[in-house]
Amino acid sequence: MTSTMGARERRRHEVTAALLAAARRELARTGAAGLSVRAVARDMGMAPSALFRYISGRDELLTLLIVDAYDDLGGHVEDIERTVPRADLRGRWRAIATSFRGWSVAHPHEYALLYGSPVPEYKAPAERTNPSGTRVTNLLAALGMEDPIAPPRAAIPHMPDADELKALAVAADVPRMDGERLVSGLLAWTALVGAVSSELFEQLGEPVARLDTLFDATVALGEWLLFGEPQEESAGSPA
Amino acid sequence: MTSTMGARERRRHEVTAALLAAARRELARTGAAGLSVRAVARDMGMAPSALFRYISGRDELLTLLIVDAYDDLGGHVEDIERTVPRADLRGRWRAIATSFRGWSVAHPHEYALLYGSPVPEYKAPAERTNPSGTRVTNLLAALGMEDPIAPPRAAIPHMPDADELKALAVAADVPRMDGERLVSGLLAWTALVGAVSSELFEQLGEPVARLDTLFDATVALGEWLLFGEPQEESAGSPA
DNA sequence: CCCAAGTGCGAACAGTGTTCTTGAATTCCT
DNA sequence: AGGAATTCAAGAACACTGTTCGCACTTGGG
Repeated sequence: MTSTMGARERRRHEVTAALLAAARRELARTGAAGLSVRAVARDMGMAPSALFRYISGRDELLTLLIVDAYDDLGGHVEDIERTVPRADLRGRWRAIATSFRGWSVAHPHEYALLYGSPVPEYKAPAERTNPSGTRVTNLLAALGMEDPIAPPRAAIPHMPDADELKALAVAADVPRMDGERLVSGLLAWTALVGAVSSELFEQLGEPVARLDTLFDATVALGEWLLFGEPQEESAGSPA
Repeated sequence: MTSTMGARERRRHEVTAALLAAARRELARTGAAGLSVRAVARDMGMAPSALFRYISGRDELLTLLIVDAYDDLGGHVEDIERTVPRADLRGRWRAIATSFRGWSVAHPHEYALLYGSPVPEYKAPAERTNPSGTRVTNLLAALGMEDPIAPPRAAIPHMPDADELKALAVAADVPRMDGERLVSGLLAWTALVGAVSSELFEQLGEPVARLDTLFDATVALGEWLLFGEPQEESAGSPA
């Protein structure tokens, strides 16, 4: 970062970067639970004990990988979401959802690390993972903040009443959003995570080709949850 | 099983049962990734090598635990679902969803084993896990087969059209169910899994008290997906 | 120039899954 | 009943893991 950097310091940055790169390779190969410090050391041609000059242990390596994966995912989704015109709220949602799924199927082990079972004996430090971990949900929140549209969805019977939703809203740290909008966003989000998890973790016995249309249905459901019935606009083919 | 069982055979059954019990304890304590054959052996006062007379290795131990957990969960949900009158389809769905969540929060490590990230280097043999793993989804499928109600849900815009849903239906091995019903059930199911996973794996920063109302919303969404608007019946308090 | 800091390495410890051998206990057969 | 065959539990061993420690060595700053 600083332009004046001693050779020593620069080398340290290089080694740190190589370490993280090797760890990423190892994670993509064997997954989080099978991640081995010694394998990382082998991959970069160093003794295992040498790595402990750069990381405090396996836990910090996991933390590094988590924020790295969160940032990779967040950047990917942000890049694609930025593509669609700001006024097209439904398109922005679809871009978020599909790019989220796209990154996930391309990086299944990273997805499992972020949204799958937590690694036992390890608790991610929230102060380090939070900024990167909320990037994609922040996109969703920004979508929910947009004023013009977003009709509330009272069409669903047996929904928790307005008071409870209000309590949900104040509990969350999104004070400017009312309960109906917040619960819509949360439902769309958890449905999205559930669809991707079910697909990647292979809880569905169906052939893969049909998973696409099932995911399309999930996206449509989320869109309806967020924005309701479309209001008399162009009805082109949504492909 | 057979009434005439030699002492040797009986002892083998006892040891096998004790082994599975110890493995369950260990799983509940440390989770699947932290499960240790040696710890199980210690717990039952045996040498680690002795266990290999009863299991072929760590993988079979995992398989045993998986079908055991699936059966425990399936039995729990079935028992509660049986409670509500058969004609009350919406109540049956709600019973399935809430009991599914109830078991999951009571057995987080088992839930992670079943619906979380798959253990690396391990692939569950479908012929052994399938019968137990489909018990709760079978309950859902039975709900979808019921004739009287179940209006299709074309209200959601941008849904995949009928042809694609038909293809989804014939791809699944549920031939008697049409595409609309099948996709409704699948959406309700993946949304349910997503809600429970997000809650248990702590992807939501909200306080725990509000998770209840968020889950209520998920249940309501699933109910609407499966059965649509209620048709002029008793409007008692749904608590 | 020289000393202190930073760096890499090898050995070592405790733990893991798994295999093999060895010896004892039990069952089976005649 | 006695000998043979099978089953069982245990111990030692191997290859692997995360981690610590002490020892050498390079390097940068006063």
